[in-house]
Amino acid sequence: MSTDQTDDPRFAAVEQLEWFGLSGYAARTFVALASLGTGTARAISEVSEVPRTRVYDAIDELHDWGLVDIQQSSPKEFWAISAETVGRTFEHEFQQHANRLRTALDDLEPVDHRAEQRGVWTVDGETAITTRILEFFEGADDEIVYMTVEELLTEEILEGLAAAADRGVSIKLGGVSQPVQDRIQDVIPEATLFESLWVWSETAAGRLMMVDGTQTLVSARVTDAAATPASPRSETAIWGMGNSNSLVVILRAIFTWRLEAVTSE
Amino acid sequence: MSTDQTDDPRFAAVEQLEWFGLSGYAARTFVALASLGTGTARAISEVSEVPRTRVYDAIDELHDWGLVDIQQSSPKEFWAISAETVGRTFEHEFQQHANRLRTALDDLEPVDHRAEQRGVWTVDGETAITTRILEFFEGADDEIVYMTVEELLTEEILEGLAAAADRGVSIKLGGVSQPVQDRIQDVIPEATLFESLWVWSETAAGRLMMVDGTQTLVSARVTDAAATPASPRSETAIWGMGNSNSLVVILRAIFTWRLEAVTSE
DNA sequence: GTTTTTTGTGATTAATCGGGTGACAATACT
DNA sequence: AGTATTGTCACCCGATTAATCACAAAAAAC
Repeated sequence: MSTDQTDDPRFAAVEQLEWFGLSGYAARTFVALASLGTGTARAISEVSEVPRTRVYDAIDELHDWGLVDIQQSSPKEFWAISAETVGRTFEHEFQQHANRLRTALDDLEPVDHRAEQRGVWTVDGETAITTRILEFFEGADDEIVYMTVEELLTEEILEGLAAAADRGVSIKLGGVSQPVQDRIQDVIPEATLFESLWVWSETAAGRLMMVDGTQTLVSARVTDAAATPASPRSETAIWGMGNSNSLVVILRAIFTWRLEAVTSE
Repeated sequence: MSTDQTDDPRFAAVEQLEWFGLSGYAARTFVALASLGTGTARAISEVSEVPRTRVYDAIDELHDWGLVDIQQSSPKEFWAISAETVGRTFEHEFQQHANRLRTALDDLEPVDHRAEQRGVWTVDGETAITTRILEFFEGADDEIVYMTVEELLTEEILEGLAAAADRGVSIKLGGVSQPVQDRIQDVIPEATLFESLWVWSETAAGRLMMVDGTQTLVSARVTDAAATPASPRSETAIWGMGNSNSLVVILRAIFTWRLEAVTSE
């Protein structure tokens, strides 16, 4: 009827606040207060459906985060900071922790990441896969072969490719339609474009990558019900590294063979 | 002896990962794996002291976040992404949620924040107070009077003042020593500087703000044991808004009186 | 000034979640 | 074959959070 839809801004806001680590009560209290601007425990309880007696705890929590100010009167009144300021507060907090994390990890990680030989690894989720691909692109010295369905050829990926091209890496890109090809020639003029190497199976289309002939990744898109906090597990990928790596060997064979066929036509 | 110090990078990394919402096991597992680069459940369990049987759950959690890739062999092997990439992953995730939160709050917040009349509000914690002050600075049209102990005159605050000055707001700044005054004249030449209006009580020194003669804030620093997630509750402040607001009335009286005395000397 | 309502605090219970341990079948090693 | 390792499950415990209630202090109404 009135508030059962999932695209209700109130619901969305609560969801996000909880993601940032607030308790459910605190989140709902803040949202209520934000739409009131100012209010007493009773008023908040009425619009948020948080038990009145627990509004006080919720407010304490919010006050500790600096999201709510308190007026010491009776009845107490509460005041929510602006949406703008909420963003800034979390940003602050986030940067703080991100920096500490980064330096801590740097301090303990004396590992060469570019060395694996045996083994095929799996990654799930579109964002995680994209991240991994970008990482490979950054390490590319010589050549990138990349084949993808168009929906997955995002701005991010294009930037990664362009950056590599600027470093002098040769780009071979396939699987995109004519209109998109034109656009790419514009952004990365150095890139070689080729038609799909084979008929991309319609249903499970994904992407296919080879860097410097030694690192390869293949992904397929799947329909999966289970959604996780970080990733909408809709794509799944495997990758391998090193000259003798089995996945690398196979894909290199295919790519080399088909690419020669295509580019020499 | 070996690992009981709080500045151990491993400990710090675990702490931060937990802040981002990972379980303790997942955090310790990741740190162990990060320093190994690659490893089996057993190896991880040995260096992280996570029960071996629980390493698998932890890895699942990390895999969902896209922080760890899995090799489907027996024994399974796990692979941690680089420190650099961890940062990027969380950044992504964070921006996602921050944006959703911001738009959701904007969608429901039709509140004029510049309107309160009665009431004196309290804020605790240096960061929260600074945030509030910057908010006031941004809304300033005419004049900012700001008096502070030097430790609290941060870069942020100076930027806020400079931005206001650029908008044509007149700045009156007090309570800082000669060397710092020189620096300020450099950054904000338009600012009027004045000596402390009165002897700033040594112990409970803090800050004192008035914007456009209608918004005021006073803070004092306190020694408090209770530290909160967001803020090291070391400073506490009250603020009020509106012409008839009691705090405003009092501070305006003081400021006007003393400022005239000082600036006309 | 007394009654009645409202307000703030604290205690209590139930449910959920993460930490910790062990049983056990499947798998690899000898 | 027999032994050791590995991965999955199920269980228990303690901490946290949601949810309700009891009650004293404070306002408001009479």
